[in-house]
Amino acid sequence: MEVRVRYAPSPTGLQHIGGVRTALFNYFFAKSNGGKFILRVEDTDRERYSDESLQDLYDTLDWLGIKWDEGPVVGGPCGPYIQSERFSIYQEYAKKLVEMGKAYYCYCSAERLEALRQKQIEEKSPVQGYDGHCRNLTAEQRAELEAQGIKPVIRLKVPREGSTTFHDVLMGDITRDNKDISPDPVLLKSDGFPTYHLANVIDDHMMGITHIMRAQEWIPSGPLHVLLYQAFGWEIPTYCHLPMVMGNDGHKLSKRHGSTSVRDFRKKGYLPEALLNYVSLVGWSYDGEKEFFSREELEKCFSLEKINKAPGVFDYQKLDWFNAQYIRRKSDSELADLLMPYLVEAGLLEEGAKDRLLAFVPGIKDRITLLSDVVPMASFVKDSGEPEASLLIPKKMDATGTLDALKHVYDTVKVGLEAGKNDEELQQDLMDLATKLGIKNAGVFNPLRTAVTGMAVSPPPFSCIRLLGKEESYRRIERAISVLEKEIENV
RNA sequence: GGUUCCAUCGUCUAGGGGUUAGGACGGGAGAUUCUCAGUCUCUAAACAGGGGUUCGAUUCCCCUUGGAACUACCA
Repeated sequence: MEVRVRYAPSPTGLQHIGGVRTALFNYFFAKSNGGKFILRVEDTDRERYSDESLQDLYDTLDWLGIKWDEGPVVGGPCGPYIQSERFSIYQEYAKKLVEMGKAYYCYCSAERLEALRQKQIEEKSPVQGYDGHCRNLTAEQRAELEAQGIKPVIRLKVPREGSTTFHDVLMGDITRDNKDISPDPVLLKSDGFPTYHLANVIDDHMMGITHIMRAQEWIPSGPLHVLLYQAFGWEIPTYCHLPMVMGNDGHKLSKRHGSTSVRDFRKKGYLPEALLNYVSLVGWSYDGEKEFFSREELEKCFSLEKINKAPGVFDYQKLDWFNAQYIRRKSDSELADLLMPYLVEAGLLEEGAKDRLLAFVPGIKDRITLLSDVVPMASFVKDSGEPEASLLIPKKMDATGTLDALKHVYDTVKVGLEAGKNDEELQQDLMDLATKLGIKNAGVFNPLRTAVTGMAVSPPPFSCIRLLGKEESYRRIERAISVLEKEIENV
């Protein structure tokens, strides 16, 4: 039988790490089994729905390179794949359940329900949830309530006796006494839209979903869903509840732990391959040794058996490490293209200046963890004015010695640059110069660095000169020389 | 409160009746270097506790403890 799995998010917020992890595991499971990955939009909560969230869903999956076989935009044989467009289907099936005597209309007000809940919490009642108030309404009572214009909801009749068991690939059998299952949950809301439970079960069945892979937070509603499948007389899919993704305090990952939306990570300059690689390793491993996986590799080697049962803490530091690793694997040209938008946005570079950026890239490739790290490193492009003499003079050197060194450096650099030498050759020239002058390498490199960038810490001087351009670099070195000359005069 | 799930270094994990319990991030030390990074080498660091089963348990079973999730006309 063909494997058919789905990722079924609700567009009520930006895609976050936890959701993406679920999407990835479903996708990789489908691909590694030659099955289909289906995307379904569960937009039955009209209160919290937003177009932005829906767009963010598409953008996120695109960015990660995850293509869905069936779903919105691409269509498929089981459409529509957006639940709000399946409105009438849920109505029909909910009514069918009522006709079969497995569900009933409920007219209770939100106020009554709220009061009930408060009371249960205060009393620390072992039973929490609906009290079945409308379970046995007579036709007359119903007619009267209808006449008052009350829009009813439809609730499932959950058996009070017995227990319900479902099998989970990872967890084994999970059993719950029926009395502990959410008592008579709402299936169809008063606005006519289904709740998650109803829509989810109907769609998974109608779309031929074979495996339900979702986070462990859904375990408690497993028995309820099984009850629903049984009520309809449908086959129960295979369950696989994924370990949750936690923050460093051991609680479900959320905004208070830091960025969690993929959009944030993307904006900060994380690479999709790094995020995908790292997220795939939270709750899953291959052999405990190999840890670099491309999307294509994961599409082949992902397997359910290697999923961990215990929840995993999302480690921002390890993600950073992965990102730095992936940045280093980029070609200079690719990286330059990736970096350009950050520099343009910061007003440090013009769109067309890729050549200059390309020459700067080798100097920063090993120094950045996030793409956005390039901004502070290239900030010297904006002239911060005449540098302080003290900044120009290296430790254990004086103004006179520094001036002498910088003049020689200037000549050497200018000659080399005009002769078209590369960074390695220029570097060698300066090292030779230091030897000739009888000073340490730092004595030539540091004055050059501070003269050109105005910073004590910077990428290699020649990389900076490439980014800045020859003429501006010469101007800054000349300026530094005059600063030193003035300094000597004043003493 | 009730229900369910979970438990190997700080973190992600490998392993599995007999191992020096392996790897990675992070930490520490050293080397390299023009600053900062990076890179390389070395290093500290774990089977939650108690009972069983067994010749032998970190591994299998039970209990305890700890943690988490759920408990909506949200998903």
